[in-house]
Amino acid sequence: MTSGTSNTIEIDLFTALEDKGLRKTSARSAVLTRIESANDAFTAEQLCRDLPEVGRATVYRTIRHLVDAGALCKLPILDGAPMYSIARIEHHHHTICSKCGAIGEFRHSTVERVMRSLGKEIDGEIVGHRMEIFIICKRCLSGTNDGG
Amino acid sequence: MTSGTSNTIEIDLFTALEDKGLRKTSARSAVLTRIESANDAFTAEQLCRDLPEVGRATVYRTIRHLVDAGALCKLPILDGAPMYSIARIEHHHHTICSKCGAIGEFRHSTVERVMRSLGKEIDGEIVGHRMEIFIICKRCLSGTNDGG
DNA sequence: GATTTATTGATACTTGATATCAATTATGAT
DNA sequence: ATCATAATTGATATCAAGTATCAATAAATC
Ligand SMILES: [Zn+2]
Ligand SMILES: [Zn+2]
Ligand SMILES: [Zn+2]
Ligand SMILES: [Zn+2]
Repeated sequence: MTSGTSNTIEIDLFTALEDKGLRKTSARSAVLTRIESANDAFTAEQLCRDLPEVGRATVYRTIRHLVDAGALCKLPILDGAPMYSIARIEHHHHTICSKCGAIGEFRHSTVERVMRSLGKEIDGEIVGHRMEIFIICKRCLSGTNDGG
Repeated sequence: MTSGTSNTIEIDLFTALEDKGLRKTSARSAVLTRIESANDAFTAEQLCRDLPEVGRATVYRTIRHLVDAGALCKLPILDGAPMYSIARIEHHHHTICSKCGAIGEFRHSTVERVMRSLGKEIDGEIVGHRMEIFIICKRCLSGTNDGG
């Protein structure tokens, strides 16, 4: 992705907060910049460790705002803290590497079509769904994953 | 399901522990009986509250054993403690009522066929998947849900 | 019933996350 | 630029879910 500077993306997250009527502060900027600069899913605690100059409360609050605004996906991890990733695609699902925990995104129209068709079989009114594919990622398969 | 007494089902959970070479104790019996008697998904803390005579550690340990043995499903709840339900169906997915949190189960062969066909599109080796349908359940739709 | 080994549960602790609230900072008006 | 106002911050306390410890207890086997 080379269209525009790294600022171009950053503005998306700022805009998400702006649209909620939230002020632009240096603490929030630090959080957003950190999220943008690493192009990977993360936990709240990872952000806290990476941003010791920002208070935990602010880190957690900012994440909540972004999830709330739809700018971040919150992904439940069965035996650990939830992970967050930038919501670049409107509606999508995630792959999770069972070895290293790496998160990927995918969209699949057939999946969505089937989910929509599920209404007849389900008792009640469908309001949404969630789906994760567990994989062994390429890096882990090829043994080139150092864990970093 | 009227085949057999309520004991008949209970034996399934006992067998799951037995097969793991675990002893049959009164504390474990209390936990298994509680799980069987209420035919609903539950959290670990709910069990602890319902079984004050059993230590928390034992409750948590027993649940872990059962999940381990495949006798219980552990269902991640995005903003709360995971819920557990008896795994009566081999492979299946869950419905979650967004209003009251009620958990249901379903199987759908088309869903499974599509999931299997997803391999081509996904980077890496698929080892499993998870899926939840969010609904408003009938009780909540009809307004007969008192929250109990 | 004695021996061996698994289990129990009170307690302390860990982790993830939120509540409090005085001090600070952003924003808008003058 | 200064001020007034309201939002934000972050140290701290607290909460919640869950695990580790380990002496006391209870199963299973002989
Ligand atoms: Zn991996
Ligand atoms: Zn979807
Ligand atoms: Zn409901
Ligand atoms: Zn499935």
